[in-house]
Amino acid sequence: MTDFKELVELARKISMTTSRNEKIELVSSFIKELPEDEVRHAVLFLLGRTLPPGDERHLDVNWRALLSVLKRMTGADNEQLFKILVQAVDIGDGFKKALEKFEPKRQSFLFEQKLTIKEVSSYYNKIASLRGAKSRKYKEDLLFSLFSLADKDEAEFLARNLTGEMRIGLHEGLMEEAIAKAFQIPARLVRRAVMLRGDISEIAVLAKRGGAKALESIRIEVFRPLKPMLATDADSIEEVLRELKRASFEFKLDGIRLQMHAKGGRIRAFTRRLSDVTQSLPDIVDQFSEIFGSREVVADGEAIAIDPEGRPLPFQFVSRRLRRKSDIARSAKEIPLRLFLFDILQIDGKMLIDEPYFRRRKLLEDLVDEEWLVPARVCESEEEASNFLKEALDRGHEGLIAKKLDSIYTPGVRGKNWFKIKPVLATLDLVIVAAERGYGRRHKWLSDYYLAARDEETGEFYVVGKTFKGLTDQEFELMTQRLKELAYYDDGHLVKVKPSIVVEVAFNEIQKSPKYESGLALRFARIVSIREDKTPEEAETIQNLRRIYEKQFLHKGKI
DNA sequence: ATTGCCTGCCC
DNA sequence: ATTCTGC
DNA sequence: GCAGAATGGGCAGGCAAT
Repeated sequence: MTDFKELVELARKISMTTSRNEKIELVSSFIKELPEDEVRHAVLFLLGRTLPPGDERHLDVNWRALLSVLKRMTGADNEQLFKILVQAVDIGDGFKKALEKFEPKRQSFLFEQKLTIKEVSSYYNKIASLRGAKSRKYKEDLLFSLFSLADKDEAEFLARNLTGEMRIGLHEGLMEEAIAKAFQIPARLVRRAVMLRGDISEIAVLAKRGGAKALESIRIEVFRPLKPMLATDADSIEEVLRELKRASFEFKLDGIRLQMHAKGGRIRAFTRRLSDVTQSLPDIVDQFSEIFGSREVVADGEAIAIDPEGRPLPFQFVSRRLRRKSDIARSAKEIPLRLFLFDILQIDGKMLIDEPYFRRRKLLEDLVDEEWLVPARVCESEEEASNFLKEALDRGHEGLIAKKLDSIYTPGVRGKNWFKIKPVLATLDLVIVAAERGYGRRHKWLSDYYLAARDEETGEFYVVGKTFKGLTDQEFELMTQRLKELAYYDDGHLVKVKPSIVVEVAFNEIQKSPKYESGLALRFARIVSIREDKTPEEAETIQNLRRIYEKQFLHKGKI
């Protein structure tokens, strides 16, 4: 049984060095010595996770729950804790500082106990298993008792772990190398195994138990999802063609990425983060069954909502279908989804991810009726591809994905084989009316800005979104100073300012907002420039935003 | 029974 | 999701 | 060039408070 303290100490050492090799060495020598049944937890914890992927439960513990435990331990009131936390760099730092400042109350135990790795895991398990009335309270009771067993450093680690914010500069890539080193396995073999399984903690155990041999025998298993392959952003078709010369361009649909698995008549649907959403999507299951019957297959695609004319509905609608547990049938009728496939990873036991894209696509076209496929076209001229992009946009889709014809399917990798191309939309000049203090590396700045549009009738400003994106560190520094001068309210976290600074904001879509008084919200807002030349009176009006919102339905469906 | 808050997870 | 930054 | 950090809107579910 390894003390939890040792893992905490390891994390401290990892965070102290910026050398990747040193980090790898530290982790590798640690997990090499660890008993087999502790390896999995150690790997998960170091990566900021609690339960292994595939465990459909979750802790339901985050900031708020931690705060209430901290309150219980310190006896401090909200104001005192707020003061400490608002000045802290992050939650781990805040926890540590609060525990240093107030002598913490602890649950007393019959016997002197030391926290072990397994024990922490068992606490997480218990917390994840609690459901029903008063479960929140019981979860907090368990957290209280867990934190009672922890010293300040362990508490800091736990707080970071529970919020998934380890900040020790150890990512999965380094962990793979550490596993490789610890058990003397080629790193590419470890990487490959992680790709096929989508769970590094399981690979660590297999590596320890069976070495290279165990990893070599790993295959795609139906009903165990792989991480989906991802696309890199591209600015233009030209940029993509310069890189690839010739590529397959596919419509980029604005829906939900689904990895479909089927075998023996059973069908499952997994999301991008590998959660099983089959229950809420009976129509998608029916479609997949229609497409493949009872064949064994793993395929990749996107589900979107469509109106009776076949036009795509805004993402907001699709989103209503996901994870729904009540009224599934009614909801499926109101917002019918449709599956569009674009890749096939396995069929009848034959793994296809190492086949080049064009072969996988060809196979898919041979197997599946065109109506189920994402439209695709191979282009080598900019004109050709631009026309295809225009067609995608005219039909209400988001843009294109360009794919290298001879590329293999690399699960979980965002590489230079797939590119996403989204058109640049007109920007809006909006006014900053408030800001929030940042967190972590931005904790000294005001880094999250409330963006408002003017009502041309009343002259009032209405918030239509927030953003923290687009400024450089240097600009944050300057903006923070300017905003502080304009402040008329400051509680240490939220700062309200006189409307004065105008920023040019890019966005992808205007959505209906249940949250903002304006009734509208920007999707993916980011600042592209600071409009020193504009006054708030010259900023965008809420009336115009409404017009833009309506215009979106020229191409998109409505229900 | 309704509303509000938190969490996790889609994008 | 998007952006900037550090390695 | 890649991964991580910081954080957006909005959805459903599930519990707590009213």
